[in-house]
Amino acid sequence: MLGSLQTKIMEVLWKADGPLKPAEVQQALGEKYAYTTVMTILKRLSEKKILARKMKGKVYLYSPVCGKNKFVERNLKNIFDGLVKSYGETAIANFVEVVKNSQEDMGLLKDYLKQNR
Amino acid sequence: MLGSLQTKIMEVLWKADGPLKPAEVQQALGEKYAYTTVMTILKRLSEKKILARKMKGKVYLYSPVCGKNKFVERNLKNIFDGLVKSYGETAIANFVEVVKNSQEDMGLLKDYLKQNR
DNA sequence: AGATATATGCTACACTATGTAGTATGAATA
DNA sequence: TATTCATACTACATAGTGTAGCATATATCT
Repeated sequence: MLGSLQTKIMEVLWKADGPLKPAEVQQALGEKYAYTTVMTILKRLSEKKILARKMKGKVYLYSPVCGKNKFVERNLKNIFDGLVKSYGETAIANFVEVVKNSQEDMGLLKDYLKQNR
Repeated sequence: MLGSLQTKIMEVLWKADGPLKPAEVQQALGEKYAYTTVMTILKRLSEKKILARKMKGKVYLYSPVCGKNKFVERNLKNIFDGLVKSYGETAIANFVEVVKNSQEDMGLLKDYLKQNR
């Protein structure tokens, strides 16, 4: 859903204490991207309502609309919901197939299932 | 992963008895798309190794490289694997959250889990 | 104060994926 | 033989993402 650079930038914003300006985000990324590149991604993320931006003086400050957990959960639910709706039992079977590869994940799945009895 | 028209066309090919030529696919879609549109999608799917094509006389015949079940399962596993690898427990928890919405799905999940004890 | 450097936001370009169809060509038919 | 028709190639439009150029406004230095 998010591109690779978009993800990197979101990580920076999620870890930050408050709203950041583009230059701060660029710096946090290790100066590996042109300032304008960072700018563009920030603007697009705000257009998609994933970031909020407010003009402070003459600079836009960006901050996440919701925390990383919330964001990830919302996306995971969307994806899972779509897959279960589309593929039903097949989706469930293959999810178990994947989880089965790890004993630890298997344990977690069973636990979550117990809680929802 | 596949676009909407791509999906429709794959459904036609999966239901077909053998390799089809573009005109037959077009017809199966109800003549709602230009012949050339169908052609393009078929060619692209074969470039992506999802369809095989072989020249028969002067027409390309297209057929799925693998059955729908195999295809869907491979894709589901890829997606689930990526999500579990990336988000671990969070992925598992949210999958349960989604399945929880349907009593029937819940039953299926428990059954599949029992089989893998 | 005037000239130069710097930071910033807008805009533009490149690439990929997808949906859509025009066009030229070669075979079949009247 | 002339004409129609099916087909493969190519082209165009749109959307998403990564990349950066450019013009402008601010700060700095002499």
